[in-house]
Amino acid sequence: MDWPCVTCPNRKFGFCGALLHSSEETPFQQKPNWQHYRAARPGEQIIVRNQVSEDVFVLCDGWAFRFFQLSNGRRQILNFLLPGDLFSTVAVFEERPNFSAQALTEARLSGFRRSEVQARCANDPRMITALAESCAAETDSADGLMTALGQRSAEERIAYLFLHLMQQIAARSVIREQRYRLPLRQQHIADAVGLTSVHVSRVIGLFRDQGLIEFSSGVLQVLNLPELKRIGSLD
Amino acid sequence: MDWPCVTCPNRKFGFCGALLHSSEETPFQQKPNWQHYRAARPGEQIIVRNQVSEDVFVLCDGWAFRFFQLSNGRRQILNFLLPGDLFSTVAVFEERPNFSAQALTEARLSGFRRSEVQARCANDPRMITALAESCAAETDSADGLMTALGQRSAEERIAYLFLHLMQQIAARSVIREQRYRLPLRQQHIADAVGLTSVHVSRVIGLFRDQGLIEFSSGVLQVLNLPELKRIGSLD
DNA sequence: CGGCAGTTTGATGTTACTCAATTTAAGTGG
DNA sequence: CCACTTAAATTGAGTAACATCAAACTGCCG
Repeated sequence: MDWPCVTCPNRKFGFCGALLHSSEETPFQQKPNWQHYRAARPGEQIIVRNQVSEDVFVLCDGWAFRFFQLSNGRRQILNFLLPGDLFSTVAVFEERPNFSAQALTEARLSGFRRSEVQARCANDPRMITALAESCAAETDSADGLMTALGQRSAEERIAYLFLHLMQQIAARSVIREQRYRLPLRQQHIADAVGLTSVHVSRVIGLFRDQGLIEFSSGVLQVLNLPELKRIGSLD
Repeated sequence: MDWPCVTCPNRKFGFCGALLHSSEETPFQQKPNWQHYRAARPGEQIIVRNQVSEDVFVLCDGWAFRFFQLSNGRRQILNFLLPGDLFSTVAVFEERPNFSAQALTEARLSGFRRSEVQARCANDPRMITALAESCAAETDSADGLMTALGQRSAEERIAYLFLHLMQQIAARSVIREQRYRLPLRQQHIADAVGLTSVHVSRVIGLFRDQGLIEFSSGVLQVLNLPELKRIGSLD
């Protein structure tokens, strides 16, 4: 396995950048001993609810998601993680998470010893800034999904999810011709917006018939963005 | 209007305590000039989405809630606030909130100048700890409500909300005979769990018929806690 | 070519919404 | 203390949205 660089490949992004810059004593070419890498296969469990972990994870490459598993087999996907994302801000302060997380695609993670991260928070104001940003983004995202789940129809929720993911992707890379790589099965969409995968299929089919979007084999092609926004925006 | 004490009456609770202890130079008997009080009537808007504010608010007395207003008149209640609660951790770092908040009952607030709060974060590790706790509690609460909204039936969601509020109340005061003051209209419950108030009324009526709970004029009396938990717990 | 996971489609069932009327509770002024 | 007013809660009937069950179809990989 080859890593693109010794430290976190996404150090340009918020949290990872602050964390690594906070250790001035460690040159970028050396990986400090309180950091380690880990790869994960699609579907592999990364965080298990209630299971204590010494480490805080940042997603370096691939997609992952946080979720809450119910005993009846159903699960709620709480949010999707893209490269550079922290596996929840709370994980920095709580060793026993109240959620689970798993990889969606082949993924690479950076694990940081929690005690080290906390120590750096106390010393480096940039860490606080980065964590605050992460916290704010998570809260906004959670508030939005909650509103969609509680107040909007199936079509609106699915459109909302697409728009939200498109934003996350666009914040990280240049988009050409309104094509987005979304490595999701319809079941993932269903688990995120609180519908059955059957109904998700129907709604996506409807969108397709209306010339709104095309979604297959992990690529979302937006054909009528204004209309998608009209349906999916929270306002 | 008389305030129970000069500084925040709930300084024993997390955030407020850390904030006020962080200013060693100010004796408790004096109110520092970067803090002010405010009262709010039931239904009064405290935070307006997208409207910049210099202050960070803590609820001192009464109930309030955060919500997201949609243009079609519907709204999602994101969470309820009880005395001692911060009006969202993100408000400490972002001056332009992406949510609104209003008082549910007669309420008293403590407003703190954001710049002062941030400065104290940089200097006092206890502030970070308090904010981290607040952030963690908010995230857990949001994850739970999201799971309830996405994956559970009307009965389960309402039972979940009751249990969750009972926990919040129990964390602040001693409960006798399973009686809880919940100053909510059924419309608030509906807006929180994503149902119509008509359906909330039906479900509560059902619960009443089953001898599960009694809920009227702002008091919840739990008659069969194990059964309520069986229905409403996320597990 | 066969097997498998994921998607699509159809038929039917259930949950929760809508609309509208009625009842209850909580004031308010005489 | 009693009419009157108003907001909230309850009840009923009809409907829409989404779930469930099951079968057929598609694309992919060995």
